[in-house]
Parts: sequence; structure tokens; C-alpha cells
Amino acid sequence: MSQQSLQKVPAGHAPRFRQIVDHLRDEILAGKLPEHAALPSERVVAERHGVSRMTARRALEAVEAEGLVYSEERKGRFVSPERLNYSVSSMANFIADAEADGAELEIEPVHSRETPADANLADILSVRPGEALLETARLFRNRGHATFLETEFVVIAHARRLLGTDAALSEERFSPYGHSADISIRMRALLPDDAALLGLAPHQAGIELDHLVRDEAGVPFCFSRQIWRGELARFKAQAIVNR
Amino acid sequence: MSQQSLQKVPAGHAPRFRQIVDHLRDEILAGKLPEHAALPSERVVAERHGVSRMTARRALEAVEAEGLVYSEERKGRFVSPERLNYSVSSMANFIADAEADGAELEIEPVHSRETPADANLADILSVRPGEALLETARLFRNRGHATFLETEFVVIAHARRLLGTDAALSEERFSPYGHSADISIRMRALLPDDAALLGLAPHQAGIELDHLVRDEAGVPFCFSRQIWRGELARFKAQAIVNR
DNA sequence: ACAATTTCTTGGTATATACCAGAAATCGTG
DNA sequence: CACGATTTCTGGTATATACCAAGAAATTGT
Repeated sequence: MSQQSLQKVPAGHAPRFRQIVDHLRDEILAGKLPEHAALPSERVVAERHGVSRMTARRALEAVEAEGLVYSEERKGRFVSPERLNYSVSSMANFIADAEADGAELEIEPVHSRETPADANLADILSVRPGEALLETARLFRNRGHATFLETEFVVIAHARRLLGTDAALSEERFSPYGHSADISIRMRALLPDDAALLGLAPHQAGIELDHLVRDEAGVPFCFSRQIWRGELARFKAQAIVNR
Repeated sequence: MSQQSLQKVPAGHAPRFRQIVDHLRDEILAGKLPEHAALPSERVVAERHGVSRMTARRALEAVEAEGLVYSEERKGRFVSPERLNYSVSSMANFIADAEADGAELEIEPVHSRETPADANLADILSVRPGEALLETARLFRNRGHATFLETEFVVIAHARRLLGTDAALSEERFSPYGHSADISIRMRALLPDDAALLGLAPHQAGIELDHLVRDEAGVPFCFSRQIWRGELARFKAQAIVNR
């Protein structure tokens, strides 16, 4: 062991932390650990595999980066649940579709406030800067597990036309009221605030999905941004390539 | 400094590596470092900010995880280039669209071979297991920078019907020949082989985009999987929400 | 002038150690 | 038994050190 331990990466062998990653991944994929089951702690992994805690930590962080595992600060690491299917062409039915798939979605209000459109939002929504918007943020959980964060900006004047002057706008989601939408999906690092709400480390990468929702006349009235934990979503679409 | 250095995370302050991350991010976003410019090395960052090399490394890895930076082993870290737009509903025009956007795409063949359909591919493509498929892998570079890897599986009998018996199938991309396609997008960790081809660390997360391409009659004939460096793509779609 | 060699730099891996703060379990006491 | 205090466990941050292998640059030998 003494000489061996000096040879950090034996020629032709994968690094030790990567061997541990493979071992943990196998255990998870083989179903030995069910969803939300706790993984061994950094110290336990270190002792079991005969490595230092920092090496064990690197391995656990790698499994986390793969999306197989999520961590809760000072509690432990746990097996990630299944992905949710999100069909971009039937946004209106997303919640019903998900529940038909076995999901149990809860919507947790984060905040709701009236804000004037800044230059960027005014441009996107084709309104004049300063136009009154309702900004509503909601956290979506699946069986209690934070999955994505949605922030909607809706043109209040337009929303009133849709729902009437006495409706409680802040309790409504507007994306389903649209007729069509422009969608943009990208992977990016989460902002610290978003990461905190989703229960993630601040540097972790996630998926940003933007909707620009239009009415029957093609007029945009709602901009909605969803920030997903990347390992928890699968986005589906139907494309017409040529006609 | 001596007492200070013992207080690892001064109350109310962000961790030191995160301060360094912020500093590096600001420099990149402010445009002080152009695309593909080299960042300071781990040892230089450590000295400049008065931290150990491991801390500097954590900071640089975090900027990398954010997608702002990519690293080349034993060469250094460099500023990531702009994202490419990928419009999922007009796959046929992807290359033309990208070049109109200022991209310069090169397609590098990785391999091309005939393979019998395994159970999974047979199911997806609605053929019997063992059906002859042509598997072709290509690496797409934008101005020399590896951007995504595409692996196409096309039903040879169908391809011959499209192109004739004497065509060089291995030089053809089949996705553009489709009429419609089912698309699935997800974030996931890269396989070691894919990561190596894309020049990424084996644990890094990326985007997997699957196409099942159908002809005018709705018959699937080509399955194509693209693995993107997550920071280099923006996927756009048009959705019809309600009719 | 040019090829071969050496040196320097770079990121990658690995250990040992130390302290922090929050969560959870345990313990002690009233 | 209830409830607060203590202890243990967890992940997070940070340092110092060491060695490796490959790229790049400088040096050397012919």
C-alpha cells in the first residue's frame, strides 16, 4: 500500500475518484438505491474506498454533476428522481400530462408584484417601456421535490381583457391562455437566487426555457421563463421539417 | 493577513473562491477577454488573489461549469465563444441559418459503418431487430471549435429508395430529408468518449438532442442524436398551444 | 540551419489537515 | 414525559504539499 499510494494514477487505469463514480453510478442504475435514498456520506465513501475525504468528495460531486444525485447542504446526498416530460407544443396541458405520467405537481407561490416594463421586456413584449406588467414567480415541486421555477411577466391590460377586471390575476398562470409561443431552450449556470430556491449549489448548471406567448392574433402578451433542474426534465417537440 | 487567513468564510461574505469567480466573470462579460483568449493559469490566479492553488482551481472550474470558459488539458483555459442558434422546426436549414448568423461550420467525419439494428433502435425506427442500418458520426466545428457531435442511424433500404442504389450514403446527412421529426432535448453528463471528442472533461454536462425523422408518409427512417457542448447552443421552437 | 534534448508551464490527481455552521440525534434534567 | 442543552454527523471552505504527463518554449549539439 505504501508504494502504491504514491502512484497517483496507475498507468492505464482511470483515476481513483472516477472508479468510485463508476461504482456509485452502477449502484444507482442497478436500483440498489431508490429515488431520494441517501448515499453514503463523504467520510464513509472515503473510508470504504480507502481514499482521502477530498477524493471521496470529488467522486460524489461528479455523480451530482451527472444529475444522478442531488445534495442538501449539511444533510447529505440523495438519489435524483425520474425526469419529467415537457412537451413544448402542448404547454397548455403540461400539468395534466405530467400527472398522467405519475407526477404530483404542487405550485408554490414565491412572489407576485406589479412592475413597469424595463427596456428589455418592453422590446420582447412589443409594449412601450413602463407599461404595467404583473410579475409572478412560482416554484413547481414534484412530490415535494423542487423541480423548476417559473417567472411570468404578463401585460396587465391584456390579462384584464382575457379574464375580466375583477379577476385575481396573481393566482392565474397565463401561458396556457396563449395560442402560440416562441420557445428558447438553453443550458446555463443558475443564478444564486434561483439555485437557492431550487435547493442547488450556486454554480450548478440548469436549463432555461423561455416562452413568448401570443394570442390568436399573434400579439405577444406574456413572457415566461422557467429555470429547471437540468437532470429533472426532458423536453419534447414535434417539428415539421419540410412541407 | 495571518489571523484573517484563518477565518475561512468571514461572516456575511461570500466564499473566497466565489469572489474570484465573480471577478473572472466580470472580466469576461465586460469584454476584456475576447473569445478564445487565455485566462490566467491556476497558479497565477492563486498568486494574484493570495489563495492556494486548489482554491484558484475551484474558482476556474466554477467559471468553466458556468459555460463561460472551456479548458484544454495542459494548455490552459479559454473564453467560450458565442452560442449557436438551433431552430428545431427548421432542421433542414440549420447549416444555412447558422452561417447567416456568422458561424463557419465544418463537418468532420468520425466514423461510418453498417450495423444491424439492436432491440432499442429497432423499436424506435419500427423495423425488425437486425435490419441493416448505416451509423455515421460527425463532429461539427464552428471556426475550428468543437461544438456538437452527431450520430445518425439510417435504415439503409429506405435511404437507397431516397437516393438511389449507387449513392455514397456515408457522405449524406439524412435529417434534412425528413418531412417531420420527433425531438427530445435533455441535459445530461457526457459519456467519456463523447467528452473526449468535444474536448471536454469527462464529467461535464451537455445537451442531448434526439431526432426521430419521418418521411412524408410518417414512416420513421432515421434516428439522429446530437451531443452539444451545453454552453454553445440555444434551441428555438415555435409551439401551437391551442387551436 | 535544424533536429534532439532539456526545462518550464499547465492542468489533473491525490493526501492530510483544519475549521465552520447547520441538521439531527442523543442526553440530562426538571 | 417534555424540553432544552450537548454531541455527533453532514457537507462546505480553505491550505499546503506532492507528483504526473503532456504541451510549449528554450536550449543544446551537431
